[in-house]
Amino acid sequence: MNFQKLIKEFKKKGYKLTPQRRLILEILSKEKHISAEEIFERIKQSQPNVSFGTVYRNLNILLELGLINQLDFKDGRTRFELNKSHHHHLICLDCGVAFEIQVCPFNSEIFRAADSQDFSIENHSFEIYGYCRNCKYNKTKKLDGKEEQQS
Amino acid sequence: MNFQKLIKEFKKKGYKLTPQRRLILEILSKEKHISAEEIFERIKQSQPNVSFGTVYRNLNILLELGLINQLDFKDGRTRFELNKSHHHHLICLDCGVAFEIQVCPFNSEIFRAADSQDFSIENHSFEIYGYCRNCKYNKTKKLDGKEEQQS
DNA sequence: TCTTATTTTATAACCATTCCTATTTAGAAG
DNA sequence: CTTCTAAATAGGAATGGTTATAAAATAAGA
Ligand SMILES: [Mn+2]
Ligand SMILES: [Mn+2]
Ligand SMILES: [Zn+2]
Ligand SMILES: [Zn+2]
Repeated sequence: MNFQKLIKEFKKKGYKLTPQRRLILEILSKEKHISAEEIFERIKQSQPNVSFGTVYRNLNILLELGLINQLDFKDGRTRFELNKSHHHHLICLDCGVAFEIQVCPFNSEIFRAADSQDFSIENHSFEIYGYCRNCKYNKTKKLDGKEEQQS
Repeated sequence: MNFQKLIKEFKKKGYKLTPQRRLILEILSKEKHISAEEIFERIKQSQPNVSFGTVYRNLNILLELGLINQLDFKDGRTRFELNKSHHHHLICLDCGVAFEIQVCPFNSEIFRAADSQDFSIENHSFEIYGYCRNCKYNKTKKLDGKEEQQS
């Protein structure tokens, strides 16, 4: 789903295409894993009077339309990305970097478990938390430092 | 890990055992998927002057010690449960009920994906969102109602 | 162009969680 | 049992992400 297609999809649902909305879609097309505040800051560059309400309201509309997904990087702010191909993430608990992994672990065994409860699946989240190469390295260095202080 | 063992583990780490802490552990031993506010309300029954700060501070300590886990039911509040056997959840987006499923989809393919990024795994979340039998039924009824109004 | 329902702005409110600090206390030591 | 003190709590204020409100602006169809 490219930018033009997104616009079309959005208008087809009966929503008006405002400059603010065009910008939100444009920003989401360019950057993945972006927070509401980051979107807000970027829109301000060309629309200085934009309000946070506009950003959140439209993100919620895009969520309802299923055009974007919501992610939890465990850093206190929700992140958003265009709903392109289904994937999951390796998320660094230190620096917040997120690697995308294309392998999805959802399998028939899981499906049967849900089915046995007569549970109707809408979506699933699978996120792996840990430390990226850099932060793992820095962590080790910091621990070494502590040990040196103690001795 | 039963209640007595929890207490022991907690003291072994050098923390003082206050009545508030004993209660928090007792409540967590009895109820799973409980929010900070629910814990707060229950403690108030025997310790009317307990503060929210105490609840949150101790939940964070228990998280650090790895004695409890944090869950996101997408209802705006964090939930907690004792770190017993590893499991995942089917979470109803309407009523918030959570069914536990014992099957974990983490596999060697995922592990290799992380390894190829030199990513050090701490933990993972896998939650399935949807509608339980009751809410699915109520949803259908509501939709039928709408259709009748339109005609 | 005119009209109107939709959208935005600006600001206040909300609410889960964290922070601050004076006071209290668990547990160690005597 | 009493004393001592580092650790913990109570009470309340602050924070920060998100949502609600209502007056003003505007997209888009007639
Ligand atoms: Mn992604
Ligand atoms: Mn559980
Ligand atoms: Zn998946
Ligand atoms: Zn698992």
